[in-house]
Amino acid sequence: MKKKLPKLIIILGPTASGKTKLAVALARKFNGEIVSADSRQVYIGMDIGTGKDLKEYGKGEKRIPYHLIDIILPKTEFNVFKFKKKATVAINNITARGKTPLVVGGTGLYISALVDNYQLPLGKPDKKIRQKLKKMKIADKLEALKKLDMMTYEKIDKNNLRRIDRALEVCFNGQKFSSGSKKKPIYNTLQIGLKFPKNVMNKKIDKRVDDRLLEGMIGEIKKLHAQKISWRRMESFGLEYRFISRYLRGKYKNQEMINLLKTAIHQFAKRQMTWFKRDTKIHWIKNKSQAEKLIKKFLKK
RNA sequence: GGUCACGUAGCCAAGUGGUCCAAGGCGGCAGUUUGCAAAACUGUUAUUCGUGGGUUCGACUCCCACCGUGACCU
Repeated sequence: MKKKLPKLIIILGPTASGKTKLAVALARKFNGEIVSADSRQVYIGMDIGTGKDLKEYGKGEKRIPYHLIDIILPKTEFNVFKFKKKATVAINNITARGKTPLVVGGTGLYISALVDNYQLPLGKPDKKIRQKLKKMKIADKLEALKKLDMMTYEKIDKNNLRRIDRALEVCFNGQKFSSGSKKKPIYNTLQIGLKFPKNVMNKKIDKRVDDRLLEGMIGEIKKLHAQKISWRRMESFGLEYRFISRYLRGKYKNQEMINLLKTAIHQFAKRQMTWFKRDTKIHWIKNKSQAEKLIKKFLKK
């Protein structure tokens, strides 16, 4: 006896592929609400640089409700764990209201956490442990990991300090990092992917950078900095914030910054595709009507 | 027209007679990915040093010619 799982539609794709526009149109058609799966759009005050496109959701009665956008202040840390928790709540509420949840975004890890129902190892980021890790040598870290969690030791990138540190953090907390797993899915998901040939993709990205610059992206970042967000923190909010903050500090000339930013986003889009490529369950579509057909069929089942 | 300098991968660039059958960086390509993920990390990318000749046991490295680029001079 298999219980019927709640249905979840996911719209994913690299940056600038038009996910929001498509998702809003689909939400209109299928009585849906949108849950953003984007690690940056959660932040209040970062609109242009994160591409929130809030106008796209419509106004008044026609407005499509969205979730996980503008939910925290820039000083607050966000991560997959929080995402999974909040997204699950949002999705369940939408379903309870008799509406269709549409998860939309380009943060592959977040989407996988939902689709594959990641069981994240316990042990949240711990200041004390991180202090301790800061003082340890890499060789000692690897030695410790070998003792505490052989499985992870064998698998882990030996040069990726960030990953090694997290794994050890979990281990020092008394759990094995390798205990994380994919549990049985809790949603019946339909994943729809948007993609374009690379040269087309890159042109879209370039255009979007130019548009955002005209929309006042630099001003947005100046304003954030005026609100006491350090340059260091600013760099962590994504490519636009990183390159523009460096430009504002005189590290790059204007055109140089624009070129570097565009290239960095091209590379990012490629990384996104590398992530998505692994999931063979994604239906890659060419246009809206293909998406509509897939959803119609999916919702009927 | 003359003088000088330079010409190493898609780009930048080290190397000035023998572990150079050519360092490094960027870009490209491929990939990893379970509490920072627009992050962090990995692999890969020149049978060859502008072209042709010469010197030498041996040349990217020295000599000559040619082509190209730049600067200066007339």
